[in-house]
Parts: sequence; C-alpha cells; structure tokens
Amino acid sequence: MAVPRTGPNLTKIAAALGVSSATVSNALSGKGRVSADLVQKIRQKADELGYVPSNAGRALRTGRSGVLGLVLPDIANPLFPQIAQAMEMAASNNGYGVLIADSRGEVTTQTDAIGRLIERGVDGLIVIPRRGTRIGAVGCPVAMVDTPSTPGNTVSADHWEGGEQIARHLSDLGHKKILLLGNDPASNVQNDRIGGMKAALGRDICHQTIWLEPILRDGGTTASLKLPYLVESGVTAIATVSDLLALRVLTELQTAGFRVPGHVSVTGFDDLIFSPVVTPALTTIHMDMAQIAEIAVAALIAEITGTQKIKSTTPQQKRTVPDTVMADTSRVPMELIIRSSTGPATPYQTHIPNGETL
Amino acid sequence: MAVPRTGPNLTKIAAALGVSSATVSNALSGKGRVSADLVQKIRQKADELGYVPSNAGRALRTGRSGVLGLVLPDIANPLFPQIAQAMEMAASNNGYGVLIADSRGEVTTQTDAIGRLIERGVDGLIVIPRRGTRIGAVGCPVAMVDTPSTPGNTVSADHWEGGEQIARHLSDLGHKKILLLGNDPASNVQNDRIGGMKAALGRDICHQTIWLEPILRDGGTTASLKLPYLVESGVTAIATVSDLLALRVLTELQTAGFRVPGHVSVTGFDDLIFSPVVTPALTTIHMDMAQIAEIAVAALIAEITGTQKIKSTTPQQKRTVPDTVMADTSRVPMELIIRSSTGPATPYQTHIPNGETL
DNA sequence: AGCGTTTGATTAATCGATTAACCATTGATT
DNA sequence: AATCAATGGTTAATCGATTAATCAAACGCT
Repeated sequence: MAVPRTGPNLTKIAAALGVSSATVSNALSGKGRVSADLVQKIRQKADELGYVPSNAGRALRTGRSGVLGLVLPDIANPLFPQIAQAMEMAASNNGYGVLIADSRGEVTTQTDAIGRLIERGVDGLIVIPRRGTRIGAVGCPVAMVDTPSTPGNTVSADHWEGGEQIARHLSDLGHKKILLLGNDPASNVQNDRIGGMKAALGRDICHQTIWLEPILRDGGTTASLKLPYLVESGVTAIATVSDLLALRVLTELQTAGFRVPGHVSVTGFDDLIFSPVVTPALTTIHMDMAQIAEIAVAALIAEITGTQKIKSTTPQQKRTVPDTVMADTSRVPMELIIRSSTGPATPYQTHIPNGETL
Repeated sequence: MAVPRTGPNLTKIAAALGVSSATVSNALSGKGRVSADLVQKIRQKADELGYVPSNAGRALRTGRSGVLGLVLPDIANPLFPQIAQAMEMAASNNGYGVLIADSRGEVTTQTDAIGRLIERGVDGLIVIPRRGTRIGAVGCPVAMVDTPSTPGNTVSADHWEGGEQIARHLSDLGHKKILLLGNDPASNVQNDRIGGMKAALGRDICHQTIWLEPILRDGGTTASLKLPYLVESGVTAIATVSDLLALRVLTELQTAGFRVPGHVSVTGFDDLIFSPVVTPALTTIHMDMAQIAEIAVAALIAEITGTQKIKSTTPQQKRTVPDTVMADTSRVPMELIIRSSTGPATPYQTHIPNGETL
C-alpha cells in the first residue's frame, strides 16, 4: 500500500531544527544530555508541528505497549460501569490505556479473552474473576480483584467488613430475627459478605441464610422465596448481598402489601445506579472502586517496570504459576450508606398488609 | 534495559526451517507466492513454537494498530455493559481490539478522552455521544451511535419506532390518558422516544409530557413528581423513557399504595438488568445492541481499510468535518417486551390506595 | 602546556513484520 | 533451440522511537 505517513515524527522535528533524531528523543523524554535551550526549542517545535509519538514505534523498541487488559468474565455485572471507569482513570493517570475483553460469562471463552489481550501485547492484566475461577499462566503480570480471602488476590474491597457494618447497623436498629439472602453460594465475594454479617451478629440475634440461585435452578424462574411467610414468622430485616437482590425483595414485598421499612428493613450491597432513586432508597454498602483501581494499577505497573531483570532465560518453559502481583494494601474499607429502606425493628404481630395508615 | 525478546518471531521460525522471514510472513498471511507444502510446514512450525505475531511490529509497518476506541461520554449509562460487550464482540470477531475511554461526564474531558485514544493509535472511534455533543475533527474514521434523526449518525436503534411500539401497546390496552415521562429534554435519544410515542397516540388519547431533570434541578432532589395526584386525576399509564425512570415511578407508586398495573400501567425503555426481576417485571423496549455494534464496527472497518488511497497530501491542514462513517442500515428495529407492569386500563374512580383485594 | 573530565550532541543498531523489487528455476510456446 | 511466462523464493528497505557507543569540544586542574 505504501501509505505515506502524514504526521510529524522524530526525524521530521530533527530535520526542521537541523539536529539528530536521537537528540530530539532525548530532549522530549529528558533522558540523555541535551542543553537547556535546545530542549526548549525542541519542545516548542514539537508542539508547533503537533507531534504525537508513535506508540507502535515505541512499543516495538521498548517491548512495552503501555496498555493494560481488563478482563471481566461476568460483564453483565452491573458494577461494570464503575469498574471500567475507575480502571480507565487509574490507568490513564499513569499513562496507560485500557483494553477490554469479555468472555460472555462462559469459562472457556475466558481463556480466549485473555488470549486476545495477550496477542494485542498488553503489559499486564486486571482480572475480576467470576466465582473463584483460577487464572492460568499467561506470561505477564496479573492483578486479581476478588476478595481478601481469595488466594492470589491483589486488592479488593473488604467485603467481610462491609457485611459486618450492615449487620451492626441492623443490630443497632434492634432487629433480632434477620434473613441473610445470597445469590450464588460459589461466589467468593458473596461468601465474604455473608460471613461478615454472621460474624457481627450477636448470639441473641437469630439469622438464617438462603441462597437464591440454587432455588431458581431447581424450581425454575417461577420459584418463589415465600417472603410473606418469612415476614409473618417474625423476620424484621432482610440483608442481601447485592442491590439487585435487594430490589427484587423490595418490590416483591411492596407488591405483597408490606411496608419497607415499616414492616421489614431491606439492605443491599454495591450502591448501584438505581439504589438512590427507588422508593424507599436502599440502605447499602458502597465500595471505593477508584481506590481499588488505583492500587491494582499501581501494583501492576510496579511489576511491569521492575520485572525485566528477572526475565526468564528459558522462553519455552513457561511458568505454571500465575504471576499475580501483590499490593501493600490488599483490602480497602467499604462505606455504609444509610438511606430509607432500613428502620427500627417493629416485630410483626398481626398481619395487616393493607388497610392501615402509615 | 536491553530486554531480550523471549517469544518466537518470524525470524526464529524462518531460521528453524531454513527459509527467509519474508517467506514465513507470506505463508502465514497467504499473500505472496509460497508452495502449498511449505505453507503447511511453516504453519505447523509456528504452532509448535507458539508463535504470536507482534502487534507493535505489524502496526509500525502497516500503520494500523488493529484497535478501535470506544468513547462513552456518559459512562454512568446503565447500558454500558451491554454496549461494551456488544462492541467488544463485534470488534474481536473482525480481529480488532477495543480500547475504552471515559470522560467522566464532563464535556471538556471528552476531548481529552478522544485525544488519549488517538495518541494510542486507534484506527477508528466508536462514539456514543452525550446529548448531541458534536465531535470535532479527529483524523480517523468515527462511527457515531446516537439516533437516526441526528446528523452524522452512523447507526442506532430506531428509538422513534420503539416509542411507537410502546404507545401502541398502551393504546391497545385501552389507555386514554397517558403520562409521558422523560428525563433530559436535551437528549436526542429521549426526544426520539417521546416523539415516537406521541406520533403513535391517536387524537382520542390524552397525553402530557413531563421532563424530570429540569424539575430536579430547580426544585432540588426532594422535588416530587406528584404522581398520586396525576393518577387520581385520571392517568392510567405512565410511559417513561428509561427503565431507571420506570423503576423510580414504580416504587414510588407502590409506596403510595397504588397497584401496578392494577391502577396504573408503567413502561420503561432499554431492558436493563433489573427489569425482569422486579415485581411487577417491567414492560419495556429492548434494543439489539449486538446488531448495532456489528454494523458500526463493519462501517468503521470498511472506512479504515478503504481510506488509504484518498489520504490527504496536506498533513497540516486537518479536515474540519468529522469523518463520521455511513452504514447501509442506519436504524435497527427495537423489540417490545411485554411483562407484568402493563395491563388493561381501569379508569380510576375512587381512590382506594389500600384496603382492597386484587 | 598537557591531561583528564564533563558536557552536548551524533551514529548506528535494534525491535518485528511487511512488501516492493529482484533472482532463479521450471514449463510452455513457437 | 530460443524466448517468454509462470512459479517459488530471497534481499533489503522500511515503519518510528530508543539507546548504547562514540566523538568533539570546552573546561578544570596541576
């Protein structure tokens, strides 16, 4: 094709000033020895010509692309916007770009997704694994964002502590009989959250855990949670592991004529986009994704820029252990957001779903 | 640094077989003239060594990176997962990667975000603009996904027709007094949706349009929509421009003691993740993001691979018109999803919010 | 003055894939 | 048999930035 490169490059700037391209490179990167006023002139000329360094050229020479891969096996995750935004921001603050990959929920394609990213030459991977999926050796540093209790985890929110906060909040409101509602018992995150809740509930508080996903799988989508029955049997609070579940519970209760939080308090997790705008607004736990992203990206970059010296000399024999990186802080605290879906416990005596004034 | 490249490259394969690297390149790309069995042997050797072509080398030589940029000025958009997933899939099916950029909602940083992508050498941009923001000249092909009525639009869902579908559905159910609820009157998408709704409602149907965002801006977050008043004044259906709004309306009505769809029918738009799981499940409009993405990516790639010959010979003088590409089909139909939040119109006589059996 | 050192800049090799231009066979044609 | 074309492959240049290895000049020091 012989596409004539249009944009200005190092050589063009060098030619315009009558110096060598090496000097221009040094001046712009501040590495070699270049006199102050020549640096000045080069900078100016570069701006004037609208110089944009070629990533391809740099990548080829340095062996680093300046791009991180973001893998979300479960992209349907409603937290995705938050995660993507936070990661992109953290990366671009550090001069990196973010390439996304999606594996459509299937485990087999997760490997493909990672493969695609590797082929594109990413310098590192950020992986939000789905239900504890292990990542095989990939040949580049990997930051895993799962739960503090997951082996190989780099950084994550302290889901356990978040669970404790929610449980304490409900406990403080006087709730004595609480339903803990999870979705997938195989999820590390959800187990941590539920674990934290249980740990924070004193012996005087009765609680029961229900996992939704197995029920739906066995009973079909029509399977009911029998929430009205549970409430009538004395449950005054339902703590879920996700705002999505909380929303489901909330609307189901409201349709059945119960008042939230009048009859039952409901809590969620994650502070999703809809949580503040529903009525009643959801009491939930917010995670500081920006901070998590910052730590994950920092750890990744540290590994990337420091890993060269220990480069394995035997290219054929890949390491079998994933190169998950470590961070100084591996768990960031979560924040309790109290809104309107929780209130004082009012033990349910007689069932009057309708016909009463607030 | 002198990082010794570990992975196998063309030269290594060539050396292993005693041929030239050019032949290997030709064999793998199927371009030059190479005998059938040599191609065979080269392919085999490449697999054996686990050869992965270097993107940097290829990009440098060909001037194309094989990466598309995805710009979502409004990343908080709950449709983001769907969009990102569809785009990534369409791109990777065509051998391209997707680099994301976020402008955190601000218009000024939108330019920065695009700039970052350009600097990373993307071959083309996919832009989902926020409220009709225009994209300046960027120097690479751009696919805009907005509304069919937006000038410069490449492809999008037929929001107008979606609005018509929803309106017809409500009309068929016998609703005569309908509230149309939008959020941002400056949004092209929302205007199309509302426009379609209005167009499909016959003269015998009374409707009123309310925009939420201006009300909230003037009246603060506490401003109420006075939904109960509206319902009591005879509105039997509320058609919103988004599932998020529909959810808001739904929960507000339920809390006020109204039954959906018993007293009022509620509809949304976009079929967001929570829409099927709330009670009652939302009747809404689903857009075929996969198809939109496929069309956008195809149009972009066509432009990318065909644009070389008309490369401008005057690099300095950038085009002032954005290079938005055109597609054969610019509007893809939407699909009406009827669930439980809509039902026959039952004109509201006496207000009995509570105390009645369904 | 003579020697070593610092400063400032240049040369040239390199990363890996692509491709235009070229060379060497073999086969076909008149 | 001589010429031409097709086939199969090689050479070498190129994309743009980086950087190790030089080189030349200016400076400091005894």
